[in-house]
Amino acid sequence: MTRGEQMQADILSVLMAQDGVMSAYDIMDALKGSYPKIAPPTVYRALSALTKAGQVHRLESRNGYMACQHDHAEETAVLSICDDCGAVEETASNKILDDLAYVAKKSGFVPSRHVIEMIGTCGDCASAERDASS
Amino acid sequence: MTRGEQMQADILSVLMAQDGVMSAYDIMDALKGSYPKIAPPTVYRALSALTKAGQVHRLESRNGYMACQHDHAEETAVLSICDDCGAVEETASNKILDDLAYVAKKSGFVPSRHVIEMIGTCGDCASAERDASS
DNA sequence: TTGCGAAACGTTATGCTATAACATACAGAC
DNA sequence: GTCTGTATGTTATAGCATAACGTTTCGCAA
Ligand SMILES: [Zn+2]
Ligand SMILES: [Zn+2]
Ligand SMILES: [Zn+2]
Ligand SMILES: [Zn+2]
Repeated sequence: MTRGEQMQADILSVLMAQDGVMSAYDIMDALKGSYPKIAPPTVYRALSALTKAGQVHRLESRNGYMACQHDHAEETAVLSICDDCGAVEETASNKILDDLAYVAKKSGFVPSRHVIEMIGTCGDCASAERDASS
Repeated sequence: MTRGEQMQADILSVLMAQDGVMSAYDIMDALKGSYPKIAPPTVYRALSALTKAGQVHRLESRNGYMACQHDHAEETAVLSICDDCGAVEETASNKILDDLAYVAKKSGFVPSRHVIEMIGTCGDCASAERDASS
């Protein structure tokens, strides 16, 4: 395992130990134990590699990162982000990909990457709210 | 027209005079003529109101803003962002909204906002590239 | 017309996110 | 052991966004 792979594996395990979103600086703090001198560029470089490899997703609406939950082959996932608890659920949807491909084709757009995020309240928090207000 | 509406109208016209994405600081610079003492909070407050009203869209993958091209009733749009020229095309797609609603329903997620962005090369830039390489 | 109060703007300061540019250290090939 | 490419460390800075509080504006009511 090269140095690069080691750093990426460490970051991935930090992310997997967390249910929700982490910022790059959160990750950096979590790595301060094993890498006392770690600095932002190192984290961003590793995140960039992990993201390109599909093992980590960047949440554009949050400037945050999460471990992929799926080993999915397609690059694209639907990310449902809970505003209350921060949990993220990842869903694959070929239907949406097809629809987007159709939209792109109509105007000659050639997509290289998709961002599909839903922001709202997860099922758990939604039912907790219902219970509280009943 | 109240002060707030004036500021929002000015920001909107700055955005509409631009084909592509602008950062909040770009907008602020463009307003320095009419508002010499303008500062970030003012711009962000107005952008927040405009975004809520659906007249401006925030491009999450770019930390940027654009004027809505559609007067669309639905809150949600598909934004196709060209990496080469910065142009953004806005498309409405009820099909995608339905698909997302289905995804959400399956897990009890209650969405309040959607982010749907395609990053890639627009039709114009794509054909320009083809011409150049032929 | 004057005074009040809400809303919006200005000011100051700061925090978070991300990258540029260059130096150093590491690991594997030879 | 040296060479060499790659990754990390270091320093600095750019870019995005908001907190907290003071000041201005302006409609409205007395
Ligand atoms: Zn995934
Ligand atoms: Zn939740
Ligand atoms: Zn729109
Ligand atoms: Zn283009």
